[in-house]
Amino acid sequence: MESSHDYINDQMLADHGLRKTAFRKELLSVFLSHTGKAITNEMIEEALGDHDRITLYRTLKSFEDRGIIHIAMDGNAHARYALCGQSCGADHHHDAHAHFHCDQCGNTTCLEDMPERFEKYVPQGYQVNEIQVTFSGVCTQCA
Amino acid sequence: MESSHDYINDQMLADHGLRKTAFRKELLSVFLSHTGKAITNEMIEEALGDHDRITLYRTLKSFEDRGIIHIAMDGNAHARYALCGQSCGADHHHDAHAHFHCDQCGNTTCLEDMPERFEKYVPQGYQVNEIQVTFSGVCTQCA
DNA sequence: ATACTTTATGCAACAATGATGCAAATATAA
DNA sequence: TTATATTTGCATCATTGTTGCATAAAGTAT
Repeated sequence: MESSHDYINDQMLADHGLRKTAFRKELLSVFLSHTGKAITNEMIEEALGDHDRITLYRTLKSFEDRGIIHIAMDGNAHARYALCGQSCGADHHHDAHAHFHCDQCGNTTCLEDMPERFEKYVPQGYQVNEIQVTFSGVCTQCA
Repeated sequence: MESSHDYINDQMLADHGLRKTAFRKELLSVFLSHTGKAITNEMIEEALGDHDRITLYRTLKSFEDRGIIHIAMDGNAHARYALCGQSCGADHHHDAHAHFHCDQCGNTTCLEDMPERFEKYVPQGYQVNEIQVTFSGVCTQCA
């Protein structure tokens, strides 16, 4: 099961201190083919074909721990997963993740280029480590 | 099972077009005794004592539909619920919900007074209906 | 390449949560 | 108070999150 992402896969796994296994490469390929989108567990399972549910669950967790992916919310309490930007690592995720969820088509898009730092709006005394911003509404294509 | 919240309860349920049942009043009391906090399903169940799981689940949903509560994320894909401000109704929730989740004590606090409208940062063409902002880190008391 | 150590996988089993159908109970309106 | 519509509580099932453990595979040293 060779893929065009193989080199990138190996590199990414190595960079984040994870062993290169067949399953991880496949999962990473799924994410790479959805760059800029936050995808649901369901979408991942469909893309993977035959696979073990628990392994997926654990691999998602290790990807998150190592800073390869991050969790995004679609505004409906359902988790989605998306590739992290360059600056995420094992010790800390990039501090601001912004996403747009379209209530019509159901797509969740990453808005990587949020220009503002939001933490300045938090009351004094709070130490902000991470920020999740989720907009929902209607996307360009559906409007 | 009388409570000091009874009057407020009745009023709120009426305002949002819901029948006044014992269960709804109890649930509303739980929320009223946690004003400013976003609470988990678990916390609610504990506060309620003996109750039916499905009824709770459905009541939470109707509260959300009618704009009494809103869902908040704690940054870990676990849903939390919190009382809405005045401006929420059946057709639309108040458009910006900001919360702070403390990774140490686990509390999720509502930050109702966010001074900024964030939707201006969304790329052209997107129609924003709702915004969820979740900060996580360490709160004042834990720091 | 081989043997060894560590990590990952796949399976069983279970817990927690989300969801639906339906009869009995309750709230509201007439 | 009676009639109507909604809500509750229960049974039941689906989906998702979690752990333990034996086997398999990846990395490492010989």
